[in-house]
Amino acid sequence: MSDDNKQDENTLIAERRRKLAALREHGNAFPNDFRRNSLADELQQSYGKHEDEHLREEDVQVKVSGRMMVKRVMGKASFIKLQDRTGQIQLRLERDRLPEGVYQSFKKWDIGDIVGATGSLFKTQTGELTIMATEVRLLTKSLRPLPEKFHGLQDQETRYRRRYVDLIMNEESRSVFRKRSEIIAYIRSFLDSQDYLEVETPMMQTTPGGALARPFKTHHNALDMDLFLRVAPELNLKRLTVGGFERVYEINRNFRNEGVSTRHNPEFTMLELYRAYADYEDLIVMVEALLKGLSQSLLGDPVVTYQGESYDFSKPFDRLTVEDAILKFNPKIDRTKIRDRDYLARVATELGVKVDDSSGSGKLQIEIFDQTGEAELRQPTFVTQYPTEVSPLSRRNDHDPFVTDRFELFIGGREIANGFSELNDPEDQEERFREQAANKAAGDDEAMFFDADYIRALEYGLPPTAGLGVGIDRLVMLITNSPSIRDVLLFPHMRPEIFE
RNA sequence: GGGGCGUUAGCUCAGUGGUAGAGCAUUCGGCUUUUAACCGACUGGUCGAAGGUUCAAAUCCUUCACGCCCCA
Repeated sequence: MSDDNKQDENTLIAERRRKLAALREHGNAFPNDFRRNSLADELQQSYGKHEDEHLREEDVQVKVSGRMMVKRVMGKASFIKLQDRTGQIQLRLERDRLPEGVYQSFKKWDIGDIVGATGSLFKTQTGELTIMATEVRLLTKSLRPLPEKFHGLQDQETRYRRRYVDLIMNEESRSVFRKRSEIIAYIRSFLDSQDYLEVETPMMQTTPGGALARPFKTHHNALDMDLFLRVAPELNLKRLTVGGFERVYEINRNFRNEGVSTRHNPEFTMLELYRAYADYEDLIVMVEALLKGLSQSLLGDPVVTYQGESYDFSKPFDRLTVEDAILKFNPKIDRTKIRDRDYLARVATELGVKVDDSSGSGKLQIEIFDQTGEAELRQPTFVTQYPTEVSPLSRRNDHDPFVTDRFELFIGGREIANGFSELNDPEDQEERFREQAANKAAGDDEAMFFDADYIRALEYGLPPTAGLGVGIDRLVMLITNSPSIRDVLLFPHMRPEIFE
């Protein structure tokens, strides 16, 4: 026994340890020679509708295994239920149909133990498909009691910290993570069918880039150098576009050294894709098609219901420029002064936003929008024309260089996606990096680093390209109707548990 | 960082100043078609931690830890 788990030892665990010790005395307590030939749900599908009489005539012999979730002992006969990855199946154990002594041993087994069994199918009086066991074996002794059978595991903290227990007990939780996997599989097939190439680029970078965010820092001992965990794969993916991979994507983790909340985890999963010879309008069309297909495929309906609100993904989404959004949610703002720095600074201050001396009118516009507009955008809405000042990697609009050809998609008051026509003018990019580096030097932790190699790559020529990022966790929240990002992360970030 | 709520048996939860409780689980006994099986008996607690108020604290106060929600 380690010191770590001594703390929560109790009489229930001690009892099970005694049972395990007894098992060890009678041979291998952890055998690995049982092989099943059937899964619970496959049996339900194949035989669930058969009559009892018919099943007995057929004499269907099956071998199953799983975790014992139900145990009802009635003297010389018992019912148990085993849970495997597909579901549950009931077994009937009768003393006189099992080898000598097996039934007596079984009575000592506990809910939570891993069991293998052989037998033939029949149906009980109430019509439940059941296996009449002729052999049962304890395959793994479980030392820790499971939560109470009816309420399951309710405690949020324990559900996150001991996800394995949550998964054993809560089908809804298992379902969320199966759906998460299906969502990602759908996105891959959607992109693969359009000839996108999936790639992997470094998590550890000497120069972090691709987003305005504070990075995590780490250190490589052998090389004695600091490294950063990536905040985005963007610059590497565009290097690949320069290299001729005209359609690339990556679904992987980003790391941002910021607060934790219902919508933020320090590491989160992002889809980023780049498509040469396309612009942000093409991406808007693509995002609409992706979400519609995803919803239809996963939910069987293009309408997603999230926390009591409905979003119809079969219709084109609303569109609004940043400036129109600001005016819509702040009717008192003077339209003619929407790019007036001093005016915006006053408005921002009135809204309680801390105004930085270095913030220009573009940055102030975004802060006002974040403060007043974002949460109000419930129905799917593309907000477009982001200020150049806050979009250092986006292509300027041909008619209005104050803004870029960029959008963000909001659903339910949350940012789900971000896309733009890429800035492929190396001299403009160099200028923007200089501004970012100056902001960083002035104390802005979220400003970008100057990435000289990225400029060099652009100097070889990045074709006209559009790029998109989609927050996978938030998308999974929407599709699975989960209120917190922690509900869609198997192991959400938590402060360490104290083992005394 | 600020505010609100929470932390009691392995689990789910009662208990707002006067002897720590229930159901499930465990243990023992009974029961050969159960469905949160049932019947009987028993067991199980540093009431998140530390300090304080009080004759007396799970309960009131302070600080801290962890979690949840909202705000920044």
